[in-house]
Amino acid sequence: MLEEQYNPEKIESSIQSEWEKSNKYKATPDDREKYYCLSMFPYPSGKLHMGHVRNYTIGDVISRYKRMRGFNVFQPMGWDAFGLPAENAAIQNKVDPQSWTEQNIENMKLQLKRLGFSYDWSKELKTCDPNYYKWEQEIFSLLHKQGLVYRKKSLVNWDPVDETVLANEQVIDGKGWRSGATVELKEIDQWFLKITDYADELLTSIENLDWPENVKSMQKNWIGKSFGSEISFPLPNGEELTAFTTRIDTIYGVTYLAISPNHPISQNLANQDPQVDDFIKKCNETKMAEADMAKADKLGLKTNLKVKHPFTGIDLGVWIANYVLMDYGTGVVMGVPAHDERDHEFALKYNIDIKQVIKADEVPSSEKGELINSEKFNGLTSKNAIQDINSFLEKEKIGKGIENFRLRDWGVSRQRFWGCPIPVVYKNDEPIFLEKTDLPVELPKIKDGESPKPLSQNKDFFDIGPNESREVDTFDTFVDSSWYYARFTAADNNNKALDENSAYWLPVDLYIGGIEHAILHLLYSRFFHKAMRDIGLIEGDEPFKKLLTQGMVLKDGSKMSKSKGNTVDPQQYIDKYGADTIRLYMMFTAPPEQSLEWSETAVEGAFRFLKKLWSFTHDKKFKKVKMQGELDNSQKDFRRKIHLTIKKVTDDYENRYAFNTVIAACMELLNSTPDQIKGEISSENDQFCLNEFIASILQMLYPIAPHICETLWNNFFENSSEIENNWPTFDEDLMVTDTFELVVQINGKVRGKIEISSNLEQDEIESVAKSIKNVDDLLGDKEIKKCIYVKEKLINFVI
RNA sequence: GGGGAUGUGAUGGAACUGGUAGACAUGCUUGGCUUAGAACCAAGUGCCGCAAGGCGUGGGGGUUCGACUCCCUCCAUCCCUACCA
Repeated sequence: MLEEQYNPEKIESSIQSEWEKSNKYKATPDDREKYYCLSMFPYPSGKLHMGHVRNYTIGDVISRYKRMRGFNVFQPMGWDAFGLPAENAAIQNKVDPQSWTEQNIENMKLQLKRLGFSYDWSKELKTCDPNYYKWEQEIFSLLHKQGLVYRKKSLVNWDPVDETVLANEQVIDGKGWRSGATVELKEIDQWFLKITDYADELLTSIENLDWPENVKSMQKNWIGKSFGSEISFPLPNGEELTAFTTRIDTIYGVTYLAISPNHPISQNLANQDPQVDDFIKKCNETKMAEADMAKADKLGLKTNLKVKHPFTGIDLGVWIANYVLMDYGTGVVMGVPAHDERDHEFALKYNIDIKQVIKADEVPSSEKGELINSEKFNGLTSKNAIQDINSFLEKEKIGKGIENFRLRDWGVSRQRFWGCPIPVVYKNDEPIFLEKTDLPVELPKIKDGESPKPLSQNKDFFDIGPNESREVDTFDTFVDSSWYYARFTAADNNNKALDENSAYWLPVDLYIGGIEHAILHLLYSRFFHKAMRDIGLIEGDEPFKKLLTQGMVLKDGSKMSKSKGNTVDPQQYIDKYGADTIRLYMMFTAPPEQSLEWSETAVEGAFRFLKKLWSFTHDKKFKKVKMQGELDNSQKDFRRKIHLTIKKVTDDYENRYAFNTVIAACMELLNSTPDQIKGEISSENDQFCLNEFIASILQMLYPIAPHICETLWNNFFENSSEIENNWPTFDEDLMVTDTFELVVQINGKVRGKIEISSNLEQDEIESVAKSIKNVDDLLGDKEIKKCIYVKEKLINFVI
């Protein structure tokens, strides 16, 4: 017999040690259908935060549910262990980033275990482990062989005082966060992956994914395929400037040309003219984040260059303008102030002509329409004009219609000391990609108490002989997280990156993580999967079959973050209420995809429900009985409720991931237990209902609150069966009723309700409805114009 | 600036395919139990109104017998924006 008091700490630790002893969640391939359920692995910051608890509870609930449905479930966990916070800790506290990270992992792993997540820990991985990153380095070399790696100059945020490269988040109001120096954009050599080679495939294969529509749209828009034109504007010296535009129909409205401050021509001009140089420096004080660039005041400098309009021959001024991005199109924009808002703002500020060439009520207007002031193209619609002008450009050899992508190649070089070394050495400055036998390139160890040095200043690391040196940059941590889902399937294999188990488990059947990863991480992983496929490492086209994006955990309406000082540490609640209460609270408070507003008092409510469940169930025992004759009415109603609940809950788990309504339905079911099964059971039919009720409610709640359900189950059935072995079934026949409640409306307003027999004809129903006193009064002798009957629901009289 | 979401009682949310708005919970009020409190149990609780009834899903407009749900428009908040993860 169980204790009368619900004692979560005691039952949770005893159940957890049983799971651990029997290696219960270690997954191996067998002949059941496989289900690979993956939650996004955490950065080991030291403590779990609410977002983690939510994410991992969702993953565990689905994993446990799928096991009950007979699937062979693989649910691994690991650590996204490289990154900035470890570097910061190392600099601030002179601790070795590795031991700092290991300690954090240790602590967070305990927290995960305390929450009762059913992970297969035999496949745990850490991205900072050479046994993980040597394979990443090998894949990089293979990608190079495949022609997907190249080197080019690219901009970084440069702190001139600290002489370091800063991440966007380390630039605050244009200043370095530590030094306070004004940050500059600086061009340095970096490694790139040709993700744009896959732009079309990444775009088209989105369609086949069972992903939320909003994420699909975000990815499509990010890839940003557009059809446009390239057009050349001749310079007097015989060279030309090529602009990219999606609105070649506005060509006659061009009144200036704008080039990016980082365009080679701007750089050339800067070398000759200190004024241009100053201007470019000023433009480069804006940090490189797109949001900041877009919000920056428009700045322009008129150069002494002139180009000829290729159609009209008119001279156009060439401006260097900070709103032109070097990375999009050609880095040159044809300025059409009448039909582009940004160009309009710029033209007003610098007093440039505005020439309208599309019919519109006012200017600026970016609407398409009929062409005017455009010589022989007058009268055409934008759509036809774009076609005609593109053919004209091609005929005259001054341009062409082209496809363009917003997506840019992926710069993977980072100037960090806590990341995966890029496996390249330079002989006389020529890069050589290291082969498997030379891998891994290990990070140099840093001793506690030492200030860490950037790799570029660590001679022991980079100096490997006369005229030979190692690459000193490390990979973007997004590289680490782009293929970990695959490595999990072979994480304990020291001889191969992936093995025969990989083919069994992949792809991931369900991937669960924060909506904030909707674009970058998910797009990079999709790219990696396709690239790994093409070098023969992996099969299939996509890594994640289905995606569940959870909303943020908010406090006071905004994301919990250290900088806002509004974080709530889950640990204190786990200590106070136990894992099951926290899991139940997280699942009850909001559906997974919505943001969740943290509320302490609601945790109490979750705890209260589990106490109620405990006190109802803890002293009851299973007895094998057969139903004797007919059930009485309250038994019948209760049984109907049980089966309706099973049906609803099954649908909520299976199709909707609506765990909040699963819990609500179970609460309702528990609240509806008739008195006769609450205390001592006196009849076989009551025992029959009790058996059915306890078995189903424990199984329905087991994925969410496994410790309490398993404990109560084992006690009720005296260990004669396992809770995880099956899922309750429902019988549709039991749900049928012979009456229903008819809602009676007049002009769409509810005026009455009446319980009536299910087998009445419509005219009988009408007259019953009219006979309700209130309805009869309101209808009076008015003419009924229309009568709408919705089967077994409502009737609406229109008067 | 661009892209993607969200908006329902005092609060978190429910209403799944256009058909009873507010399930379930939190909070609050009252009562019971208790020396008292906690816990627990019972009843009530969208707003206005004595009532009949009216109003009500961010604001405004539309479609429909009927709109939280569909359309247009405006507002507010959140996420992403390529070096935070």
